[in-house]
Amino acid sequence: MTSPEPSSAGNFVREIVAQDLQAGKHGGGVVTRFPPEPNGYLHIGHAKSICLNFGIAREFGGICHLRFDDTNPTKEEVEYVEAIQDDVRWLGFDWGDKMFYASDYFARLYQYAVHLITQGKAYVDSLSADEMRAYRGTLTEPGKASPHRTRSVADNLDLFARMKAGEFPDGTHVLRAKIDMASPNINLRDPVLYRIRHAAHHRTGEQWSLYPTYDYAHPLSDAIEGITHSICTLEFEDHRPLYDWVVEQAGAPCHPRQIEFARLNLTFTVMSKRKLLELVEQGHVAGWDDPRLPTLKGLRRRGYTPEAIRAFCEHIGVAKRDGIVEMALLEHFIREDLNRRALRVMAVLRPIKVVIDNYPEGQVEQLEAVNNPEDPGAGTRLVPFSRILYIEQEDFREVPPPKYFRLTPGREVRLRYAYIVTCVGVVKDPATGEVVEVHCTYDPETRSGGPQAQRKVKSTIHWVSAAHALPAEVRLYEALFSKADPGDVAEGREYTANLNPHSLERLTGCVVEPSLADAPSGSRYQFERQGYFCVDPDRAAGGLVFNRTVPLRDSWVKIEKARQDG
RNA sequence: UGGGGGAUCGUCUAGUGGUAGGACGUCAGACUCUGGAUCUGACUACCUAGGUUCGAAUCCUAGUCCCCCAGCCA
Repeated sequence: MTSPEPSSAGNFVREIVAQDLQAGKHGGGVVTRFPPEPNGYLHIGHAKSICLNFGIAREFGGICHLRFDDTNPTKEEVEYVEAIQDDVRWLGFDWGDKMFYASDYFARLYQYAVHLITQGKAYVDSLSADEMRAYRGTLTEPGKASPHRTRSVADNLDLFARMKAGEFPDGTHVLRAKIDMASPNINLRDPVLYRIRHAAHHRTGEQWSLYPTYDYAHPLSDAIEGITHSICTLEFEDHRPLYDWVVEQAGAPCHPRQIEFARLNLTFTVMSKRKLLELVEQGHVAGWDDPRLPTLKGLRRRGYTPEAIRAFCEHIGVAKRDGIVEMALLEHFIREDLNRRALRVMAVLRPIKVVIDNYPEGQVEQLEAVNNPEDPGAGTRLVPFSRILYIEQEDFREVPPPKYFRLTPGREVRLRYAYIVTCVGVVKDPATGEVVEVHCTYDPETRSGGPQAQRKVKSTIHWVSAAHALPAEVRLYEALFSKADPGDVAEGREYTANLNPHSLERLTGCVVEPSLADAPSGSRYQFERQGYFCVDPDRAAGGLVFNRTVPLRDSWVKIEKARQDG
């Protein structure tokens, strides 16, 4: 019997946790944490970490803390703190009352530092940043000791206290761990533990004039909270010896185990906070919630569901090798989710007028349409049909290419849920020659459910009755970048050179069926034969606005593309 | 050229000395009142070279390639 487990079932992090648990380490429990720095918005890479941390805690009957790693007041803001909580909750995770801030521990961290100094394990250095860099050595040459490395414990204690008291300007002194200036691991060449920053902190205000660094605050925050497994990304692997050093030398209450995994990369987008910030600040996108961004806020506005994102995170797995996941996989999961749940409606994005010549003028029929063929419980609705309709421009071709099954002069197609119609002529703009109106006749016997309804036609197209149509704006999104790897640029050029100029297309002349009149902001639909769309919050400003979450898979575009490519 | 990691289908990921599997993707077909969904089938992989072994993705040796580290960022 084979059980189709998700590929992440056996990921190495879970294995380590299970082994530790079996070996009775860490007191036999599991406590993880998701530790964002509140200096930006969460993106789908964070979602991977959130799912991992909360998932492992849940799986092993433990808990996961939400902790803001707010040790750098110059970059952090409450705006981000709030947005992050909102995003984690939206994703579907609950930290109960376990929400913390590294800044909660500033006083204890300070005490630990005093202890370190007393033990001769830390000292105040007064080199400038440039000097310190020079003293650090290089990747291949050892560093050398700062002249202040041998300061007495008493002097260190005094200086450190005065740093705290705010006596010195920024950059004049730091507290460094006394480890090994010749270590082949540069992180161990007396790393900085505290730096002076006369800056207002979003939580502690002006209370502190010195702030701990990540390498110091993180392991101790973990230990203070009783974290058992501190899961982080690969670039912190060389920091692990330092993490362990800090925990041991400070005499922390417990020793969490740091485990590193590969961060998520996705094709056709960027994931670094720096680049995301740039895209927002330079106006390449409209904001952190721009639907083209891989931020959770962006994906949400785009119409992604938390369920789809979680399923994606489960299936990409967790490993140590760095790679790049295809955007197609993310799209697969949102399609899968929405196919199951989204109500179907008819919407015409690029309308062309159709007149049913033999349909009685002024007549309106209410036709029954299925809301979701994947879910009979979703019921049916009535859609009005009349003599003048709109169909999609691309559903009519005066001269059809090979394998084109849609409307074309002399050919029959079915109008979804309505009648089989035959194209009998067109009206052209005398100036441009462009077809502006298509004329058809319908066969009354072929109405859905009618005597001739079973007649085979090559295709079924969607439509909206002109008299009943609701106007709408529709925003079509494509990948933000036109290259799978946005960083793949010519020498001297920036990744922004790969921005896709067609990433957003606004269509303003769209028409949708009347059932959408009261569609609430955020609601999701499948526009039949086209894709999944959701109502944008901008609809509040007046008319209906839809975002395309993802198009339906389309074998016709493949045929066309293959033909064009020759 | 110091240190730390990593190499399995196009992509992600299983495998822990015993038939290299799954998912996405791609291609072909069936079905279809969505060219959707669904269903079939096909596709393609162990970085290289040696060695150990009845048997190696897995163990050993030597290479190769990729990623990370010289912030008072995280």
